[in-house]
Amino acid sequence: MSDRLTQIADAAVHVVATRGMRGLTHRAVDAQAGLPQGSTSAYFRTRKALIEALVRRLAEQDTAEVTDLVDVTDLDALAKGSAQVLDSWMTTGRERTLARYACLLEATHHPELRTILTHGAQSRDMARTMLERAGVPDAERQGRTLVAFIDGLLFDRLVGAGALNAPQPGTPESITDLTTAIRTALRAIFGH
Amino acid sequence: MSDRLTQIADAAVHVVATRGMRGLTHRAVDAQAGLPQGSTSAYFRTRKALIEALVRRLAEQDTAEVTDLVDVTDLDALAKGSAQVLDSWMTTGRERTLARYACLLEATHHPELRTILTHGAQSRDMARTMLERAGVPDAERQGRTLVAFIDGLLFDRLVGAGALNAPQPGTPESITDLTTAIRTALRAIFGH
DNA sequence: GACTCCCTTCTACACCTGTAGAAGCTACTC
DNA sequence: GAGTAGCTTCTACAGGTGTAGAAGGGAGTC
Repeated sequence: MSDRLTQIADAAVHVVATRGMRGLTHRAVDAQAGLPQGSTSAYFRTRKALIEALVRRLAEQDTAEVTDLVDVTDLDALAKGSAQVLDSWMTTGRERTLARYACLLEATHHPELRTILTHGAQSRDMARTMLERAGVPDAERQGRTLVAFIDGLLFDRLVGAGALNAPQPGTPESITDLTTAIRTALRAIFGH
Repeated sequence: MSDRLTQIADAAVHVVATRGMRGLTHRAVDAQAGLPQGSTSAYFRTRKALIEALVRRLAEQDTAEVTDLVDVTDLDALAKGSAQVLDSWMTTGRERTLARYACLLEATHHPELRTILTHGAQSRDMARTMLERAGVPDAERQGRTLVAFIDGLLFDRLVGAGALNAPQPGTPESITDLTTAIRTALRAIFGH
């Protein structure tokens, strides 16, 4: 992806995160990217193309973020590591996460955006692998359940009621809080 | 709420669910409600007022849906009951659920919509009560975690990857699938 | 230098949206 | 029947938005 294109896609992510899908207009992206009016429109003639670029950008950044928390023997460490990742998605990665949720919702009525549904495929694969190694039966399904649980935590903290109740993301308290919650989820699946 | 107002609010819910927040325009709601152009605009002069009405309507219908699944002694039954509720939110209540997600996301950058964050307050209260009765320590927080997990399942199935993988909502398979997943969550919290 | 190609910027325009106010209608009061 | 209050429908309009195409500019080739 050329520089300009990435620049525009990133600006689009920012716009969607801060103003919602409704705020995503060619001119808003121009302004956000600090480019002259018409630039976004020139690169992505249609709005659909712009959204697709944005979705691709999100997916791209996702896969770039490869984590390796695969030590099944120490579930406490695993919980802590996951909590840190989750917390980063609520702080430095906040906009990306919000934009992703917006796109996921959009994909509900725009099937061509379904690529974004591969989001978390990595996490799911990792979960499955771990569970298999640990000899948990029905690892595939259990892995998906685990990821759904943990995603539920993220959604709650970021856009749900947890945004009011839970500790401020980025703080040690937040990490601790997330760690215990994730540890609970792991206990559910692994049984200990 | 008068008839017309409810009619408009309901149409607005449908529009948001099917076309997203971006599709929510006065005229679209008119069309959806089968009312002459200008009606929605007359009742809700500003778009903000319309959204607020829509959020209120969602909250209203939520509280109308009082469930009583409070038999802590039988976690299997509890799981099954919850699964049925969850499944109904993905079938008959699908649009409402989607509209709620859209509004939650909107509330992220529009604090005045935060009322919607009280969504699930009932579920959380119920969870807390149950956990207290069962003698689980830190019932408040654990309850919130439990609800976040279960909401995660819902989100996954409805707008996440589960929309592709999980069994078709409304089928017995879906209920079974949800039941085991919820049972897992309960096991995590209750320890058995 | 003239030409060409490609990237970038500008301009145009039909259509959509939010919002306001005027006009019309209905039912009820005197 | 005249009047009136309140709901409902229509119309207007300023601005925003999606999209297309024209204009500009700068590097590379002959």
